[in-house]
Amino acid sequence: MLYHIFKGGKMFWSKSYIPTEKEMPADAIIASHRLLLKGGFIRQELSGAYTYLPLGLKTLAKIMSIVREEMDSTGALELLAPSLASKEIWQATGRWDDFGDDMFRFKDRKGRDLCLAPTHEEIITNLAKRDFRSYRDLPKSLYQLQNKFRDEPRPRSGVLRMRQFIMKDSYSFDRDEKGLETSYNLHKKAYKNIFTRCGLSFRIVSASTGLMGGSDSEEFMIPSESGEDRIVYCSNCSYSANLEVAVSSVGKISYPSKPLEKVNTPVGGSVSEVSSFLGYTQDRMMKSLLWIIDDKPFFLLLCGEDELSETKLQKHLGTGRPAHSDEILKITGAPAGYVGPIGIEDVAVFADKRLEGATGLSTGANEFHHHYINVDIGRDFMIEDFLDLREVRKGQKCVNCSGNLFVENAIEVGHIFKLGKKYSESIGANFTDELGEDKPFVMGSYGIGIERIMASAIEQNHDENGIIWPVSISPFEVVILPLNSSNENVREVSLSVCETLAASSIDFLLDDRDERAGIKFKDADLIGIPLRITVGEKNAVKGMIEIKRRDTSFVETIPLEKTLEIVKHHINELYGLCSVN
RNA sequence: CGGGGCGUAGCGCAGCCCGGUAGCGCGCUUGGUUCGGGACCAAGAAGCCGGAGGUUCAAAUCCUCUCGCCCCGACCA
Repeated sequence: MLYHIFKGGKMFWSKSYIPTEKEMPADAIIASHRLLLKGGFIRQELSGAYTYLPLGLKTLAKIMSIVREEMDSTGALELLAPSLASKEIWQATGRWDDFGDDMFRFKDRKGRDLCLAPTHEEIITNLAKRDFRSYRDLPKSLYQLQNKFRDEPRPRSGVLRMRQFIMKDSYSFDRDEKGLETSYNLHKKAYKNIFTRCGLSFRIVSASTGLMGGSDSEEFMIPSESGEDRIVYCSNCSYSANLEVAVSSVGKISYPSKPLEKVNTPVGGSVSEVSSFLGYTQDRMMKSLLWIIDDKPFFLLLCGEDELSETKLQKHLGTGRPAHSDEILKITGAPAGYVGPIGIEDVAVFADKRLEGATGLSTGANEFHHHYINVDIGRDFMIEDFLDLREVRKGQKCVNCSGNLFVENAIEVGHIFKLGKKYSESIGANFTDELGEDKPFVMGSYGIGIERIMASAIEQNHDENGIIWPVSISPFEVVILPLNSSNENVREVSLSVCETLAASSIDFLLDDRDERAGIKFKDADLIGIPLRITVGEKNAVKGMIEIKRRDTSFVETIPLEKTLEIVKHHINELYGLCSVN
């Protein structure tokens, strides 16, 4: 009521809905989750589903507006498809089954099978099938900002892994691979712009295509301890990849070649226990894993210091599982830890490429407390094939330049795919070329997790006091704190500041609550508005105000007349920090 | 799906082992003093102790079953 001159009340704290908490919410672990809850941006509704309160929604709206600007500038066209989808359209591509329990399914009142769309390739491709008939209609890129639904086995980390979330997804339709290349690169450039403008530091890594299929894909990753993915990058060159697909180069394993010998190893069967008993380094141990794939047993051999990459295994041999202890005993005659491929018939053996030509190793002898030593690959047992099966580890060498590889956690905020004809062919989405022939569209698919941008920005920009928003996605650019609204000078000066900022379309929030200064300062820090203007009694009398930067804590006291000039200076500088150029 | 933890006032928690009819801090309401970094005093309001069943004279507390939430792992554009 103090500043009734401004209509709508959008910028008045007292009239808004910003339920900040004094104590840290118990269930939240990671910074973004804690601060979004504590700052009154979000409230949980269900496991994996949140309500976005005014501050949260405003942040998301700013992110989505950046996304729209960049997508539009590539020539992509926005549309909005339904979340409801029929079983039939998903069966055409086989994904009604492939998605499994991750898809929310139900029946309508007539008993028809429906789902909540976890993604929209099928639906959008079906549109293209209907409406894009000629090569003259191409290329086209369609995008939407949409709620997606996935019944995640374990929603977690606040808004990082949800069951309902907002995704910007786009789909490109081209007449050939060359066109796809262009569409793909347009998206890649737009994505770089989007994440830069959102104030994020990111890496682009090559990735696994997973359920989407297609030939190539790249992920946009935000390095963060809270990330669920791990990425590998070279310290020397531009090589970077998701750990799931990353490769490395390692030296040959070569120890003196001697006659095979069985030795007693009366210790636990782990690589570290046996190697230290034998006085071997761990790379001299050959790890023999017994897996069951399609009901058949396989030996998978790795260097003792390496771990199996299940993603790579799946790509080569299909989905499998480690053998249970009773199966191990039945097949090898020994318990886990003492097994190996030597002397075992009828079990296919695949080895990691690192073991190619390796000599002088030790592995299990299929007898409790016994191992072979002086094992030579290729001499003592047969190998079906050498495959890339190991997970890259920090310190290994880059395959391109021999630089050192590093591994770090990261949040996946974007993923771009070259799909090719997978969807167009199975759905029968064709166009007619100049020769009058029907051809399937060559497609790409491109996703961005909107809430993940919000969370990543916080993970990368916060301190013990709260969020430090990049100005481009902050719910407000400026927060104004009149410290004592009952004081005439404070009111007049604050009002004047509001009028000045409003006239220049600067996005501000006025903390007009009847609260003590300490509470206002704490809350302003918590919700992370980049620029704070404080109007205190002593300064107000002199016609002065105080400006403070949230990021650097830089403070200056300036005369009221210079408000616009100084505010604009700081805001420009802040936008400069997340500017494309 | 395996392992662990938690559901008690709006929020954060204690009480549970050893049953006896519910408590602390913050917040909220009213009054007063304060007023530039989460003030102080006084007086209040507020909880079918997640749900169902059982044991008992008596259950927040013991037993069984359920539902929900979080964390680790598995899984996952």
